[in-house]
Amino acid sequence: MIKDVARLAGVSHQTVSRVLNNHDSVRQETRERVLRAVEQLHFRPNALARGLARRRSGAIGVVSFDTLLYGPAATLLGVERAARRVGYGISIVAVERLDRDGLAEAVDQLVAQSVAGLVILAPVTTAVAAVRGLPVGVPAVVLESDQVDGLPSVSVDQRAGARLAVEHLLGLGHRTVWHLSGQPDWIEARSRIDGWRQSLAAAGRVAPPVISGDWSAQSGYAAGCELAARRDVTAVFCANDQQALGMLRAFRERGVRVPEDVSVVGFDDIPEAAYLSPPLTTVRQDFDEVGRRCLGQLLELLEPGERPAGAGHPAVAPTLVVRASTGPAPVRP
Amino acid sequence: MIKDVARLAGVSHQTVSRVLNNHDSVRQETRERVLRAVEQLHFRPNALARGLARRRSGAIGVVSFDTLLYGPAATLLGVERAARRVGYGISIVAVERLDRDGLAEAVDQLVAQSVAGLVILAPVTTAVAAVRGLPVGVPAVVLESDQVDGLPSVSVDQRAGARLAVEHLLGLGHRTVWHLSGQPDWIEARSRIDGWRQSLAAAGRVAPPVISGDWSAQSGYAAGCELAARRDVTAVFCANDQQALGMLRAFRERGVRVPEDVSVVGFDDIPEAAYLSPPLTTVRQDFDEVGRRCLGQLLELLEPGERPAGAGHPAVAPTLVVRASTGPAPVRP
DNA sequence: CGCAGGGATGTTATCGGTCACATTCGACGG
DNA sequence: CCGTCGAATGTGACCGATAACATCCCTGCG
Repeated sequence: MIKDVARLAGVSHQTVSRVLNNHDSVRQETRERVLRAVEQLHFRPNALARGLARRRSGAIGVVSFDTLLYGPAATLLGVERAARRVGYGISIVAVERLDRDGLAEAVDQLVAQSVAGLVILAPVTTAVAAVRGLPVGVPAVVLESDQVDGLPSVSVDQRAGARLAVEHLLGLGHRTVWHLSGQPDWIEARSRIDGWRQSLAAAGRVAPPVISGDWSAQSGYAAGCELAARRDVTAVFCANDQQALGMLRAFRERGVRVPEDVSVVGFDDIPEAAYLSPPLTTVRQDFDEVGRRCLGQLLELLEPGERPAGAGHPAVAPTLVVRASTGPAPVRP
Repeated sequence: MIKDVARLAGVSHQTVSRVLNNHDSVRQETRERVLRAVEQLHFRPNALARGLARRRSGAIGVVSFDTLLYGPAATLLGVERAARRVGYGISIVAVERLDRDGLAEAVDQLVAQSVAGLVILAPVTTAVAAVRGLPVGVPAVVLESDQVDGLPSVSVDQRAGARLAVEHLLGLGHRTVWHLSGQPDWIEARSRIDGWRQSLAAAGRVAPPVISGDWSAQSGYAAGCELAARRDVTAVFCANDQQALGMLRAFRERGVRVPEDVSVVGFDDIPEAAYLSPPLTTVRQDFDEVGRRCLGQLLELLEPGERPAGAGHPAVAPTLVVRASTGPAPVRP
């Protein structure tokens, strides 16, 4: 195929290759002639051949999680967007169980495709453990995970997010804040628990027991039913918006008013958050930014010193979005 | 690499290739010897080389839409799952604008990767038009779209879904049903409008004017504000659950009770639907099934007569999930 | 004027597999 | 006993690009 172009342009195939890869040392006029031929034949270099010869394809492999949860999905989209903008394709392998074998299998599969780099979405503890023992052999970045030695990682600063939520609530006069956590084997769930606990401790408050959820609205509802029965609960920090949604439902059903009786804060700022009843105060994560920094880090490894503006700090700062689900602590009877 | 395996097994590289591709006419004993060597060397055939030689990679290209909307995201996941199960990888290109150029670009890019087949998620009218004029040259299936001549397509039967919603509401005694549509240039939005209108017509009811939304909770809220002002509205069919969510919010804010004053039906059955206030009656779409049938159709084209059970009908039937947001029509004052 | 040096281009090997065809060998029928 | 046939395996070309090295030609300098 490249030969057709070469023939039409009256040059060797190698010269065509040079033009396609913006090699210098091609005369301007020749370059134009070649480009014209490319245009005319509607030529697209075969990605497989190119990858084979270069020993590296133009794609970045993403190991992802077989889920529709908002966070992972948004992160994935962020990575895809960022990759697209810097000229990389992405090849996704969604894994059902993020354990040792599943992850190794996924990585193998991607390496067999000669991906240039790897993005590993490792939000659960088993995945982190698996990544630790993995001989990757390809530049890789870990997302939404704990530190894995040797591998750069990018994530939203969950502790900071939790702190925003807690401090907001304490600032409103609540004596303490309850917490409905995410699925316990998720790193983010743990970090939010940590952040919540630390913030309470820093303010000298007693932390109530953690209530364990699983990210679902269902678990938020269940927790809400429990908490509604207690008179001493005035503020709850939910580990994500879906859970908050379920909790709002439980409270309404049981006649607990939000925010008059209990304040609720979520996490994520899903697009619907502003339209719940009441509109949800929540911690916003910028997943696009995560994707961008992730690719920044990866490019640093792939093409050292090429792109100008570097990766930026690997921890993305969340922000608090105050809406109507939080209010002053009720006056004690 | 394959030569290393060949050497270790004491056979020619071609024999190794035969084993890897389950060719017959390899002695059982030889096969085992080769497999042992493969195991021992932890060998993985290079996907690029294989694809290059075969002129067809082991991946299916998916042209998708740069969005986080539940429907497309769920469909994508469904396709990914189905592909994984039949041993294909998927290569996704998310397009920002699904017009002629964007689509052609995406398809080109995927074809340059020698994808075995193409799945085109073409939910908007411009995309359909673009696909029509596209010289694809690769087996392709169109998803969530209108009929495109020549290309098989798979989608949920939107009209049937709308009918379920409308008939449910009429069955509850409502005289007519209002409709908040999705973004007007989406095929699904139009089909739901059609289905809604047809069902009303079939029952001899007058269809109120369509209210145009854009799938977002925000638009549902806006529409809700409008409708809340009218005394003659007793039933609304929203084109998706997000819109319904926004509408519920608007109604609550304005003191319109659901379902006592107005019944609301959504579409999609997002996981949160059961936990809205009130729990949302909605039309459930089985996106996994869409993915499965899509891949069934595609495999039919890729490997004719190989897989046993065929594709199944290309129209997936939605189901109605009745919850608490719908009820008997209020008695007229 | 001859030669070193570097820019522009061409030639050939190579990436890691598969494909098409050649070869070997044992079994079987005439 | 020999020719034929098909199963099992090997050989070399080829997929479509890039990499490494070779070549050519023009310029500048001693």
